[in-house]
Amino acid sequence: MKYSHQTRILVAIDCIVFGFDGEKLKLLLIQRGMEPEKNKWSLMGGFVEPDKSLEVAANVILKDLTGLEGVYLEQLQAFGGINRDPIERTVSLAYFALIDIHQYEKQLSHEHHAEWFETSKIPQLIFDHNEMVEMAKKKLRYKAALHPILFELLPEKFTIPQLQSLYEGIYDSVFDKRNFSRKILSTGLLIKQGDKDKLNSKKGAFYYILDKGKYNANFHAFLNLIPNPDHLQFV
Amino acid sequence: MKYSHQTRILVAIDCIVFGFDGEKLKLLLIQRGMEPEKNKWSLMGGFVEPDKSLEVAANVILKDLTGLEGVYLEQLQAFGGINRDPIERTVSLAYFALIDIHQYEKQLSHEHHAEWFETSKIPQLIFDHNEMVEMAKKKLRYKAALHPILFELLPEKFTIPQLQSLYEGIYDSVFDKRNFSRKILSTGLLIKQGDKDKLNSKKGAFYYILDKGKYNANFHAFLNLIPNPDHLQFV
DNA sequence: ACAAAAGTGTTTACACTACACCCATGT
DNA sequence: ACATGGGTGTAGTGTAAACACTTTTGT
Repeated sequence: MKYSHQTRILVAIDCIVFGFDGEKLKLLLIQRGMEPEKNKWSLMGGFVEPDKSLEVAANVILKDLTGLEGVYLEQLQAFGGINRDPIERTVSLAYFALIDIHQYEKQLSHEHHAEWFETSKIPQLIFDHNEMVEMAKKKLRYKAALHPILFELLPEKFTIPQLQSLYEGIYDSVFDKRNFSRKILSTGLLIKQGDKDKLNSKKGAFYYILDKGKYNANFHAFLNLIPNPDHLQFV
Repeated sequence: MKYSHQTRILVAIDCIVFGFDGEKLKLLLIQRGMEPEKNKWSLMGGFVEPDKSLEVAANVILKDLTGLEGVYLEQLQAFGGINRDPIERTVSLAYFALIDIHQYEKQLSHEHHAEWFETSKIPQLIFDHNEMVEMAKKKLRYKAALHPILFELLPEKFTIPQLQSLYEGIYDSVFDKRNFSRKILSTGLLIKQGDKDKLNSKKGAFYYILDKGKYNANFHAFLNLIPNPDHLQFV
């Protein structure tokens, strides 16, 4: 039994993958493999197949096009303008992912010419993908101001100066390091390690790891992670 | 030209309509007009037609089933489990709406047996609609803690005690009225009127209206609208 | 006169900000 | 020895919470 007289529509998923390499926030793009707009830069996209839930479809598309697996993936928004794909009406569900670039460096397949772009230097993308990326950037900034989501972008062991430079990159601001470290440590989410990262300074900075239990338990609590949030542009 | 070898899928929209009648937060439901599950309680839903964008489709569906037009409507989430509709695979985009029940009382059509239910007494709904409602309630609580969204549920003129009882209903809590009124007034969003509402008390409470300009300009700023947000359960 | 809800002010604790110096180490 | 980035403390300010009494008016 089926619903008769109803029009079925193509349903696609597009993944916006943010990565951090210790220096800058970057965006993963591939060269589109099919017409139209073949070889133009594009998000990782594909169609939802009948036997796959949205979650599964999103993970499979990401895996197939980039090799990435087991990363943080969250639904962003449905995009459904009538002519967003010139070939045929397609409703696209945008997802965004957060990864530590170095950790997934080996897993990342270059079969589809996946490349990292600085988020401030994103080329023209196909369809409405630039709009999706802008929305994802805003959502990331919004969410990161309240929840400790940016840890998804860091390696297991990281230093507070690394963390701060991540926040500073995302908000394109400079924060006071004394206040920043006090605020971050006061969340109780970080566990200090005995060893230091000596790559970025002579003195070396202590490594920290995330307290996974507290992270999961407190993820939805409101934290005040950035100074003067009202002065920043989010949405 | 079309994408060949791809499966097209039914795309539906389901609208979660919250309303406030001055006393309680309520949810609008209708009795489903078609098989399967005919006559069971359901959200307002329909299929996305090929010539309608998602925004348009959501508004049309809401209008057709309830008569409501021009209300606050926001995309919530895509639901895409394989068997969420037993008849045929359907991806549903959930939207939620906020209205003042009295203001739309006359506009509300009862053609489809639309009825208001207290949000704490929601019957069993078809498919995954109960899950959608739960998510919408959480999102509303989350968003209302940070942004002045609840004004969408109030009439043009309202009193601070009314506003407080709305917040108290949504968070199932009791707030200190001195702190509440100070906090709300300090947002600068309210304009005091000369007249009073004398229905709910002998002394009467001054009416306020929303400063629309400031409301639109400040909507995305972070406001601290409820006490001790960290102690409340959101998500 | 009394009941019922509106309205208002103060004190206290905590959180955020601004700000400057010492520390450890590699060169 | 010096340059570089890491790490820490304090004072001042502002914001949020706890708390109780007076006002108005309908009955």
